[in-house]
Amino acid sequence: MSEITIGKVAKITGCKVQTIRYYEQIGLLPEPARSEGNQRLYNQDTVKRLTFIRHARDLGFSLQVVRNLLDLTDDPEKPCDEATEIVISQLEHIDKRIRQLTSLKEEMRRMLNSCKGGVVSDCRIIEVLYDHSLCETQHRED
Amino acid sequence: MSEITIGKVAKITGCKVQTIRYYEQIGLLPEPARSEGNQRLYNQDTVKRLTFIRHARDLGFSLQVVRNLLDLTDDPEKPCDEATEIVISQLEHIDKRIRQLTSLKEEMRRMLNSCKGGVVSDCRIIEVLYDHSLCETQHRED
DNA sequence: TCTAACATCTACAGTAACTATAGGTTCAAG
DNA sequence: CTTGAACCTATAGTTACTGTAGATGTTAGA
Repeated sequence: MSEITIGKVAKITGCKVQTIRYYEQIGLLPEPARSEGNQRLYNQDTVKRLTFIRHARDLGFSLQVVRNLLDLTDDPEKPCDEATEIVISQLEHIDKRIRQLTSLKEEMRRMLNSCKGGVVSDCRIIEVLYDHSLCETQHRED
Repeated sequence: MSEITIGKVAKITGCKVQTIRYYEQIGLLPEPARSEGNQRLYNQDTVKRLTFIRHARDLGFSLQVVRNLLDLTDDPEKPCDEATEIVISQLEHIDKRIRQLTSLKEEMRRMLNSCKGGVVSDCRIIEVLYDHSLCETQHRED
């Protein structure tokens, strides 16, 4: 017998119990069988599916994208271009975010370096926050 | 007369009109004066304060942190250590996020490289998503 | 066999930080 | 004086969960 309760599934996959119920609710997981006392009973397939979801989420894919990827796996004979495209687009997204964060980091380093201590009214950090033109990087979309 | 309507303020600061009203609602902006017809009228102070908020948000500070920073500016004689601390902690946060994203990027590059095209059932990308142990980086907290 | 502790159930509220909508009023230009 | 843009309030929706209350189910030890 390989039917396991939701708590066990949670432990195996590293998801919380509520999260599993939530995924069921939004249709990412199928409705499982129930015990006589109405408790959910899962099989190995659902564990696999949930592991997939968890992993994709860890890699930063949105639930919508996860949904698309799962749709792909439901049709194993399809060419996998679509999966490749999804990953490429995610990669671009990550790259953009890294570049953005890196320039923010620079900006904040500069803020820190220019603050010599003292009181708030003389604080370079506060001043920079009030006046974007004191920034050297373009983190604003104006 | 330097009293301007909410739409003008939105344009100047780059915030949306609803966002400005939202900031008022959560107490980040003071309740402005009103015209006879009950429309909000802002002065230069609020524009400055909103610019500050916008800029801090652009730099990735949470609204809670923005609130703390604004509290500091309300007391200009305080030493600015607190501002420095806030920026340092934000900087650490950013650093951590960059490292995390960088390792995700590596992982996804590897996924892409190992996929030779073909159908979904043979797709290395899908396989990796199903099986975390195929990953080389540790993006999971197990 | 009973009972205490723990797991599970449903349904709903809350989180961050907005964004969007509906249905109404005010304002400014022509 | 009319028309259309801008404004008003109140409320719901977004993402991806997380937390809670109050009821029921399950299981291990006395």
